[in-house]
Amino acid sequence: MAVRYQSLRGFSDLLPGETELWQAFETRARRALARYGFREIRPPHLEKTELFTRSVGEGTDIVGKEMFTFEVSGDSVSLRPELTAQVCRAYIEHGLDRRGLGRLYYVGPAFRKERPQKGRLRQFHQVGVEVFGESAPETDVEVIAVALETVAAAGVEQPRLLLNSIGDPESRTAYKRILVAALESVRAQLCADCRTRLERNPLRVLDCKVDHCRTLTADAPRIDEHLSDDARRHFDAVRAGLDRLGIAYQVDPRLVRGLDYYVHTTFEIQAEGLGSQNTVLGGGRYDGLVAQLGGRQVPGIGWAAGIERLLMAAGVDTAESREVLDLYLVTLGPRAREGALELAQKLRAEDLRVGWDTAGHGLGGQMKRAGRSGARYAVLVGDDELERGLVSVKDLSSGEQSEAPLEPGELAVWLRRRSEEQC
RNA sequence: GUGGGCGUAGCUCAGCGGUAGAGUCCCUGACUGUGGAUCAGGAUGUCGUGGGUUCAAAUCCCAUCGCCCACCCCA
Repeated sequence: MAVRYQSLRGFSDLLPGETELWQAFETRARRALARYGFREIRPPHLEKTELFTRSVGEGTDIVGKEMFTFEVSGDSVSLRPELTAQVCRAYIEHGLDRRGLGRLYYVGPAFRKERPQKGRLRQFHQVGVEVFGESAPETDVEVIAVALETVAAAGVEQPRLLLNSIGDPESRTAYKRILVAALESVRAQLCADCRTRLERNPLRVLDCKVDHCRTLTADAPRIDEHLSDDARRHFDAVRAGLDRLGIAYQVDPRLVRGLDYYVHTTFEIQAEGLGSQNTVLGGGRYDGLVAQLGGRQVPGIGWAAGIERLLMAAGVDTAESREVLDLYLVTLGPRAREGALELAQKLRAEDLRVGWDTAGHGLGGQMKRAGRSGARYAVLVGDDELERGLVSVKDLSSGEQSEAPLEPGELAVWLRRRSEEQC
């Protein structure tokens, strides 16, 4: 382990075995997203810092202390700590509203300078969606539905959907005042963190984990009792829609998102087995954001999920035993050995994944390598086979052996037919 | 950012002042007509890094880097 260089704290390598799991997840997730009409967008990793401070919020921890920020030609730039602001920027910049591109998704890394922990890296990966220009509650329902499908695509069992409404900006501001006033009497007894939250982001006092604080705030006024009529109607319609689709959820009046731009519907999906980082997906509506960033008054809603967390929650181990080659070529005798390079190439031209022993070990050694290579079949070529125009094909998991044509095109057909028979 | 645990072979880990170990993996052979078994041989480490204490440090002390866990925050 005395390695001269190691990756930076909180930055990690994804190795073969894991990459295949990620690819499989991404393929399933993209399919699900496509079914809802989402198209992929890939914003750059670096962006002007101001975009994030404006959108995520000056007072949030993400902006306050977790961004990787530096200077480029006199501009303050940052590695993106999340993608929503960027997608909004791109939406405005390229006039995507006029091109009918209102449903967008992304897959990629984000960066936050936090202390690493299980399910929390400094470079982590998110898959997320943004919908622009749709304000109806049905949209909220669809966005939540596709969120659940994405979580399912990772193989997470028994996800828990938590739902809340934090109202429109007016009811939210009004509620904040009511909440602060109500907690004034117990202020001194709250934990230190909650006392600062009371100043900076009072809603967050409600989801403090300290038991003592929870008891103190148990009877605090609830946001769902202070929604405007519009907000109330919207939330009821979202719930009705979820009910109609048979989607189970739990209303949690204490569910508050940490980013400033959220309004109305907020939601979160939690999974078991992740310790304290059990939130696997989070999102909500952000109707004012596009306008705030200089665009027209366009409603928006979206969510983001942590891919590392999703895969961890699904509890799939690295796919070590995965089949990575279709066949391993085993040669016997100098004639077959000489033809191996060319034969392998011809088989690859038939779109087969082929391995062979370039080092030229004996039969035993080659079979050993065939077994380890993760190939489905060992294809044996010797003098005998060459003469008869045949190869011996051994199924490496069952041990069954049979003969097949030597000619690459015919062999490819033979192997495919055989694989299908067995599936 | 705060608190705690841990860094020894590619991997999992034992050793905890006195010559660096096990299992596994890897390599070679038995093996030029058959791999996963068995047998025989072999390779591998600045004991995370830097400093200190000591006749002697993987072992004790300090610092530092990284990992893990909790807080915080969030996906």
